[in-house]
Amino acid sequence: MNKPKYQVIADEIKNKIINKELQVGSLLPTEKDFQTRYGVSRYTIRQAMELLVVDGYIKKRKGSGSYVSYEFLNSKKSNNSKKIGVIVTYLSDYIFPSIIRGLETVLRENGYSLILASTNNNHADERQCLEMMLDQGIKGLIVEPTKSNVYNPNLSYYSLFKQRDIPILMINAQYEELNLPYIAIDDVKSGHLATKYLIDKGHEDIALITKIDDNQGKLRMKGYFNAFENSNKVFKSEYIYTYDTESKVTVLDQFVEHVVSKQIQVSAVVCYNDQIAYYIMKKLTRMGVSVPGDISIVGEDNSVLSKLEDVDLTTTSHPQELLGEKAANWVLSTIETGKEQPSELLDTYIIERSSVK
Amino acid sequence: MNKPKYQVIADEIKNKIINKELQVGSLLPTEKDFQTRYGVSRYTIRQAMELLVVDGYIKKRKGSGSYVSYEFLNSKKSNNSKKIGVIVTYLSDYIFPSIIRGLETVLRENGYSLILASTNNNHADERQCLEMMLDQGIKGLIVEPTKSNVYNPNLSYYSLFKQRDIPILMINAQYEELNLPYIAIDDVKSGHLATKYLIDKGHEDIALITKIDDNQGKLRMKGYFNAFENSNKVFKSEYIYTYDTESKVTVLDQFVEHVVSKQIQVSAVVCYNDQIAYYIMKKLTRMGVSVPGDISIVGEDNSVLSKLEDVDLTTTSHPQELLGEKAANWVLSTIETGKEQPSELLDTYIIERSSVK
DNA sequence: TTATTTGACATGTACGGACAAATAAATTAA
DNA sequence: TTAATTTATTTGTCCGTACATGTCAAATAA
Repeated sequence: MNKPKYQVIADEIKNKIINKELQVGSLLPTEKDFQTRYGVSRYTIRQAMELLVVDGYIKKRKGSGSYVSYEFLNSKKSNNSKKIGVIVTYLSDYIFPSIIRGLETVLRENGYSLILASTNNNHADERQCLEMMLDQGIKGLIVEPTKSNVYNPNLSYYSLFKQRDIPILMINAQYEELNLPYIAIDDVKSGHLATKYLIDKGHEDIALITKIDDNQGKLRMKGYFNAFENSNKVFKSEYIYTYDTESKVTVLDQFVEHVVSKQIQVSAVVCYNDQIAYYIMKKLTRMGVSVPGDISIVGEDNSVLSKLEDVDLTTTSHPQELLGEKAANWVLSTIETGKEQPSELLDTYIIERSSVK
Repeated sequence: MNKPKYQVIADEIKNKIINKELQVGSLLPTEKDFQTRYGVSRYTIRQAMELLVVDGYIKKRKGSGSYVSYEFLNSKKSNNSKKIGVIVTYLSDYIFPSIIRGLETVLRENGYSLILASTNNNHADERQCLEMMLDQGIKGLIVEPTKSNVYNPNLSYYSLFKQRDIPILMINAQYEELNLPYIAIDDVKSGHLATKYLIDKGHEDIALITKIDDNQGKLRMKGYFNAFENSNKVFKSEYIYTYDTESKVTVLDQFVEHVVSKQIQVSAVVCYNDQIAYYIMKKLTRMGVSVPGDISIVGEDNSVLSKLEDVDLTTTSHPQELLGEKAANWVLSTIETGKEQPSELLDTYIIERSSVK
């Protein structure tokens, strides 16, 4: 697990190059400088720099110094094979298998290969993925953002792709800082529909559980707000539970406990997605709370999970495989025409099942 | 024009490799040996060997030693990027997402990219996949066979990989004609356990629905036979339903109809996998046949599907993600050592749920 | 017999020092 | 002013040492 010092140092310098803190062609600090800066021996610094030399990031000139290489800009491996990179957060869970299936079908039909990588929703892995994609000389990139609503330290990597005229498409969510094209479900509408459905069924005390470290969670929350506004009702802020990847289980368990102990008096809950809804439904029923008898639950995304429990989950639709196909086609036509195709917001509707009273 | 010592030493070793004085795959002298032989410091030796490593002549293994690499033989290392190809039948369905997840994790950790393609269980697509993989210059290939029990017109492609010393690993099943290494679940045991479980519960008239165009189906059928043999019972051949990819739905519907119309009098059925079991269970219950009241059902593979219906399916275990990890490690160590690692049969056990009386 | 532990041995990481060779800037000589 | 020379700086080569960490087989314990 512990990376060696030279690796850490190499990564740090590499980062500075990618972030343009060190300009192409400019002189790097000397080995001696680095030694004192990092408090290591010269040998360690030389090992670190050697890595960068091999990867083509820097060039060394005996007697003169080390320079940021021009080469790293132009794809050194002018590999003309047709490859599209795909980066998602979770590979096996939830709706991604279907999306990937859609992607693969279209790409293979058009003679492109699919290079797949997953970030497990953490930035370190995301960076690893992006570096790999750069290395592979891909022709296009499709990304499901990692923690799209918090500061992302890898943004400079994305600009690197742009510089090289490699089209990038975001799916599901987007990094607001970057203004990249996207294809996603209409999350505001999804949140709106889920909430409106409950309001229409006569519910007034409706809780919301949403994810706050990604953009989708924010948008779906917006839909929740809108639904209340449009029907001239008010929501109570103590009914809103927000979580991030790390606090997920804690928050969910907290919600369940609040319901069981009647600390909050809600008759329904809108869940960020089916996974959350599934978890909540399972916990509640095991603790003697009946669904939809005591509490109604609505999920979002129409994943397989929505039919896993005894009570089928009412949810919003998500054209998973189609989204994959559309994303693949977007990249292919952007490559072909050289013009960035427009973003697209996919429609969604409510799917009535039996988890709402 | 004084060459540095490490350069001289590297050249000398390289020569010996090219002249076959050092056999491919053999262990090189240790660094210490070289030190005394050339009368230089360990650092100099390491520099020399590092050159050979970068050029692909040798591989070093921490704790073990340095070996003459297989790679330097073939591939003019036109493309030195580390890529592993993965071909499966179905991407989004069933147990594959988990397997792929296991693969991706290990590959990315080791700096390899994963190129993914799916055959949809037909030979034309499989061929497309194989051609693409050849084109990409992959370093290793992991394949889930397509229709492993019928003649495969693409076998010559697999020999092509072998010729190029690109290791191939089969997962789940194998092409018997090719004698390729594999990592798979113990299908005979799986079929055996599923059947034995029913026999132990007192069932005598046990049907079998199995797939006949792939190897797994044949092996699981063998397990079914064995279970009867071991308990000194006999099975009736009219209780065995076999299908292939094309006739699947017809055969399944036929079985359901036979049960409903009491054309066959069985108290239980062993299904090739959970997908079949799920389909059968759904059809039967909708036609008024109770599970497990009127008929008991056992699946195999412990997929998500096993918990989709009202009645949870009794099934056999399948370590999906672990299989992916094992497959990835197999390929990586085969590449590294140049020696084909042994095949492996993974264990399975019965998972009791509620679909058996 | 079969796991488990141990220890010798391999490469990996890291430190220190020394001098060589190339470079570039400062200095000196033409 | 220009050319040659010196000098300080920077990277390149090389040495010795120490400990970390992974591997593999032999010894030990179950």
